[in-house]
Amino acid sequence: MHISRPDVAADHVSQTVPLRHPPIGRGALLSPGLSIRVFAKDEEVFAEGDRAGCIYRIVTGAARTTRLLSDGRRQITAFHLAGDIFGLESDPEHRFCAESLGTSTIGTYRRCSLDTLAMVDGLLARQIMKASIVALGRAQDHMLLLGRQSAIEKIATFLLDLSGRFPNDEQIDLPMSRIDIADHLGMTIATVSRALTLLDRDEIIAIPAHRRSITIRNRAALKRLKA
Amino acid sequence: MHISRPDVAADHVSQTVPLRHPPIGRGALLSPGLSIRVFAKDEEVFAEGDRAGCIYRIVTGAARTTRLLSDGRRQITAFHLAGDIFGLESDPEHRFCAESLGTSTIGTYRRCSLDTLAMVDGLLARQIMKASIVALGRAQDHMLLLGRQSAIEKIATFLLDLSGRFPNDEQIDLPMSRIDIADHLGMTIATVSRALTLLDRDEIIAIPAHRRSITIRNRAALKRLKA
DNA sequence: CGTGTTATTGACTTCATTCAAATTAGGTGG
DNA sequence: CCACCTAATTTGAATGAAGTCAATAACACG
Repeated sequence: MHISRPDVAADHVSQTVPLRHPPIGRGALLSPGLSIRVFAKDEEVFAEGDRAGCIYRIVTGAARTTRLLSDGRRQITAFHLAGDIFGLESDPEHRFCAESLGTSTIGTYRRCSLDTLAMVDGLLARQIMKASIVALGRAQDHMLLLGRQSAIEKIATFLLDLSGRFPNDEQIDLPMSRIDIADHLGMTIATVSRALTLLDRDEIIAIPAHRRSITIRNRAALKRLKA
Repeated sequence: MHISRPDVAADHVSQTVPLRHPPIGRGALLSPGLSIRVFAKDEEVFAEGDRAGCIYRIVTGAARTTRLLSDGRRQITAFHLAGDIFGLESDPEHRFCAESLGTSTIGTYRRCSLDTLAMVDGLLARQIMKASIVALGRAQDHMLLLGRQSAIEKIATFLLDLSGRFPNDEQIDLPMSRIDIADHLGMTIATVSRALTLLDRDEIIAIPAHRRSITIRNRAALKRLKA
């Protein structure tokens, strides 16, 4: 079984920016106790073992949350895009880590211990509840993918899912590397690459030269593959 | 890829029993709007597409929640044992189904729409919040298992996990069939059986004649295998 | 225009699956 | 109590999908 963990290049220094005005649009919710920070590519938002108690929200960019096996095998349990909330934990310590995918800005809401949450702020509590239940539903879908779908089906499902979460439907600008995709879908980069090449050859998707975006050319065919 | 869905034998009629006195012990929580029902083996607690809005709690026995692919491939996203809460949904309709494993008694809490929850009852809301976050953590662990562990590691992890959730630590009375185990761990019954046989031969576990319970003989070895 | 990183592709291997048969357990009726 | 039946589980042999290892190709960046 393979080991894949990209070396974390946390060389860029990130800044903490106290928030004056609540963010605009979807970000306008969840205001009390917020601070926004810029994270560099692959920088840790929080690590396994860190004290939990904050929750995080992507303002711009994207992040991954990761579970690790002792020998380094990695499962990316979710990718988080703009607007997504993550970081919820049942334990006082984080049992998974979160890292920024590219450069991203992420809001942090402090002092959100589970016990005090519901009392402090009804709106906040309901949003977090909603977020955790949505996350649970996604996790269940993903278990089905991991446990029961073939390589090509996994890729088809992944692309459809991502395209639904991006504003522009047919062009997907991948914020993550092939390794990240592999570790999210429970496969290897070789198999990911082969599956993408296959879809490209069958003119179901188009992969431009720089390999970091994908265009869906035949959504119906992709849905058929998804099973 | 295989298809495995046991035919549901819902021949036994189950009864709805209005609750006079709150259940004892851990079941004493979450009282308002509760009714308890007895479910027969393989009987549906709720089906995919049913209107969501109730939550459920195992009083005795066990249940499984299941996601299905269009061709019948099945992923059991979780087994629920006595005390466990399940049935939470982000959508107004259930996107997964739940079935009783053996004969079980399950409490149902009605009219629990997500929006009203937090307001109606602070204690109830916090319990549900807690349950959903615990479920999310379990789901993340399970994604790691499904995506990155080998057959023998999956079985070792599964047995350790189950033994931790049962009162008696070394003897596990399996409430589920091999098919259920396979569909939970993302493998086939043949592979499940082979892995168990292997552990039995190596004297790490003992499988008695009736095959429905397992004794852990060497917990340390099991933990080593878990990786 | 080299250099390092990321992605693709090829050849071979392996682990889990498939298909099938054998075995065992448990329930039913004589 | 035992023979029979059915369903569940185990086991065997062959296949196949994805993995491993390794080489090549394509970018991105200074």
